[in-house]
Amino acid sequence: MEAGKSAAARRPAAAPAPEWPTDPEQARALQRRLAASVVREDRLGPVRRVGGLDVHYAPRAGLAFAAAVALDAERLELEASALACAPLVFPYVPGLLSFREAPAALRALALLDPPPDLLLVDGQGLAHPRRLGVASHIGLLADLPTIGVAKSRLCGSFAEPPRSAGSWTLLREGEEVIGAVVRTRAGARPLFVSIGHRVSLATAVAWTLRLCRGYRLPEPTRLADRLSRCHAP
DNA sequence: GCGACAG
DNA sequence: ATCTTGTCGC
Repeated sequence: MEAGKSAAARRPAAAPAPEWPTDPEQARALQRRLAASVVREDRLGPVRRVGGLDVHYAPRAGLAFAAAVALDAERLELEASALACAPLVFPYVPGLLSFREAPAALRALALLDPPPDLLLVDGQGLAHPRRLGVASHIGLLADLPTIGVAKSRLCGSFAEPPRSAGSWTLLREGEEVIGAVVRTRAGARPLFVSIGHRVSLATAVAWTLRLCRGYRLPEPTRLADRLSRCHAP
C-alpha cells in the first residue's frame, strides 16, 4: 500500500460545489457563460484508454448512480471501472441534464484509475440549445476530451441516415452544424453524436464508430450503462 | 397558443 | 431515467 495516495488523493475531483445553481434560471445563465469555453477542435494526446460514463436514477431514494469505465482503446477490453452515487439536487429539466447528473458522474470519474484519455458521455455535447450539453459540461469540469453520444435528439433537424452501419448525416440548427446522426448498427435507430470538449466532430464520429462492437451503443457507453444498472436499487 | 423536450 | 410482460416483426 502507498499510504495517503489513493486514486482520489492523486487526482481530486472537479467538485461541482463552488457554483452549483439551485434553480433553472441560474443554471441557464451558467450554461451561457461556460459555453464560450468549450473547445471544438482536437486537443487531445494519444488515446490509449477510452472512458465511458452513464448515470441511472433512483428518484424514490433521491439518489443518482454513476458508472465510469476505462477500456483499452485498441482491444476494447475493460481495464477499470468505478461507481459512485450522489444525492439528487436538481430536477430533470430538458436542457439542464448536467446539473442533475454531474455530481455523481464527477465522483465516479475521479475514482477511475487509470483515467481515460478520451471520454464518451451518454447525452448531448454541443447539440444543445445553449451548446452546453452534459458531455461538454463534464469535459470542462474534468478538463478531459469528451464526446456526446445521445440515444435521442434534444434539438436540431436532420435527414435520416442510410440504413447501413457506419452511415451518418449532419445535425443542424439553422445554418449551424451541431452534431451528427450516426447509424452505428444496421437497421437500429441512429445515435446523436456531438462535440463534447477538445474533440472535433469528425474525430467524435470516427471514434464512436470505431468503438462499436455489433451493438447500437459504443462499448464505453454500453458497459457504463450496464454497470450503473446493476447497482441502482 | 401549441408542441417538443438528452436522461 | 423509471414503472413493467409479453409479444410483434425481421
